[in-house]
Amino acid sequence: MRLDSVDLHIIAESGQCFRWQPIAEKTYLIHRGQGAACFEQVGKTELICQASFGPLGGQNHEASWYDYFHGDMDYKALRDQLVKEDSRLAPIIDASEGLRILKQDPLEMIITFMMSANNHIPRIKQFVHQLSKGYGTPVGTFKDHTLYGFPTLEQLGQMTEANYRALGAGYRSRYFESTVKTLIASEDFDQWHLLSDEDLLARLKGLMGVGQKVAECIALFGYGRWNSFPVDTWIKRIAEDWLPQEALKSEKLIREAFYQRYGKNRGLVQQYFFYYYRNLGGKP
DNA sequence: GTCCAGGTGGTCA
DNA sequence: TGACCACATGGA
Repeated sequence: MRLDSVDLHIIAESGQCFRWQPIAEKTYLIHRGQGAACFEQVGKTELICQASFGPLGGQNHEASWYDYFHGDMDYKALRDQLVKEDSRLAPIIDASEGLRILKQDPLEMIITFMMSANNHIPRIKQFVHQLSKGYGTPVGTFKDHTLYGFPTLEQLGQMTEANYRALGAGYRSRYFESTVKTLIASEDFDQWHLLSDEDLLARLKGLMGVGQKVAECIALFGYGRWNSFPVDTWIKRIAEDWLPQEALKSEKLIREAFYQRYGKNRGLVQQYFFYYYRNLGGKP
């Protein structure tokens, strides 16, 4: 698969995916909803698919994984446009070349980012791995690794609050049980991708354990809504150096200021910020 | 022991 | 609405 620019390591460390596992140099085992694959990066633009499993393992798997990586996006044009909007972004964007936003499974994003609230990334990864291993369906094996699909809504519906607690979900356990029930009862959950940005966020925020920030993460990574701009602890810190003093008074003001500052692809800016400051130790 | 983590729900003014 | 606070858990 050829992409205009891709760096698997940067994507893996960008805090959007929690079921990527490095198994060799520039090679990752990638779980995605009910599917999984092994990709090796060659150069800066090519991914070799060593194996593909699950519903995506059939004849259309290439197109489906291409879609997962938003292969149709012209990142050079996106980066140029963002620097044009704000030249101060240039060094941050340059340092993150190969970062891409993934199009992930909505249900997996809901559960994963509910778990992310007031939590550490390594613990989030551990939780989703154990959840998939314990309650998902095995989809194949690759080099001694058994691959698991993320639990379906039906499988999650079989779980109790105690099951989540045993996986280390802590006080969030009752939120999971509640939200899964809500989704099962909603009947139109599989149509949410058709909703307007505003309606989608409203539906997401109606779920127990999903507030503004988590809803925007789900919209960005699960529904391809690149105009989302999740304000987390990192963005709050970064804001101190990027926004005027009067915009720092509340989370709401910070979000509104960034919304105004950047356009329809502000979600990508947010990812560049997150990666640059968290992983490269960039000082705001 | 204390602080923190890709925050949210509940309460009270 | 907005300002607090409690919340499970485990690593630094």
